[in-house]
Amino acid sequence: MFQERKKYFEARAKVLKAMAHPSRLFIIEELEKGERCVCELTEMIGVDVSTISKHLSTLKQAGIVADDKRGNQVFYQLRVPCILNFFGCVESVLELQAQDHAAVLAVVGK
Amino acid sequence: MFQERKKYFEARAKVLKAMAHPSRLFIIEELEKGERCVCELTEMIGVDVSTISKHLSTLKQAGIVADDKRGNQVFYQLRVPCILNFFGCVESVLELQAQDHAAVLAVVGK
DNA sequence: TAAGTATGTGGCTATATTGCCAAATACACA
DNA sequence: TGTGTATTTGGCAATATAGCCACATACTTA
Repeated sequence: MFQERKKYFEARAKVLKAMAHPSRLFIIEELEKGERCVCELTEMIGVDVSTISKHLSTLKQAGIVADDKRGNQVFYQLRVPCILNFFGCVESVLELQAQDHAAVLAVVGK
Repeated sequence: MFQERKKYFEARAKVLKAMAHPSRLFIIEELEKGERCVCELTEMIGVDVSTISKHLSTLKQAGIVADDKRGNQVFYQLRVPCILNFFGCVESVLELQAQDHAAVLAVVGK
């Protein structure tokens, strides 16, 4: 039931896992607007360049972004535009969470 | 640029992280068909019940599933139907990966 | 070639995740 | 109440992840 399709689920999980980090989500959202070099992303996120480089490597390995070396710098771009659609759904989950939270507060009488 | 919206990205990442596991993806796909009890999912996946229970707890905490205790057993169901759409996109990523792989093999001359 | 800038990699520590077992809890039914 | 079934929780060991620093590499330009 699961074992036969295990490989499939592992492959899908790997892609989702690559997205499941705040900085990497930011990178994805930023790349939707257009390509960005490592230095730009580093500047925007505000952590060590090496950390950003590793995040980009993770995204690249998952097939989500592609890199293009031009001169001194490396530009990254989204390979999969549909990634956009993800956010709408994640948003619905977050809205439900907010509703739950509100409901709890109501019960507590706050 | 990132710091101001950090909370947003963290919340989104949490939802994606909850999905980013082979067994949990299987559970989601299975729940699309209808509610399932813990024992059914355990049977299908083939790992310890306690492990499945924790996976379900993860999904519940992320707001992805809801539980309904009836008699002896607990039934889980999807709260967010749109989760379906995710898979289509993840699939495109995997297809690109496959193309890459084929391209590499072609270069190597296999 | 030398110096400077942009990226990537190796290594380390702190922290998180996974999955098992054992034990606790909840419910059904005799 | 006692027994069996379903589920959750606590604890543990193995493994993975994140982010920093230091260093290596690649390219540009003087």
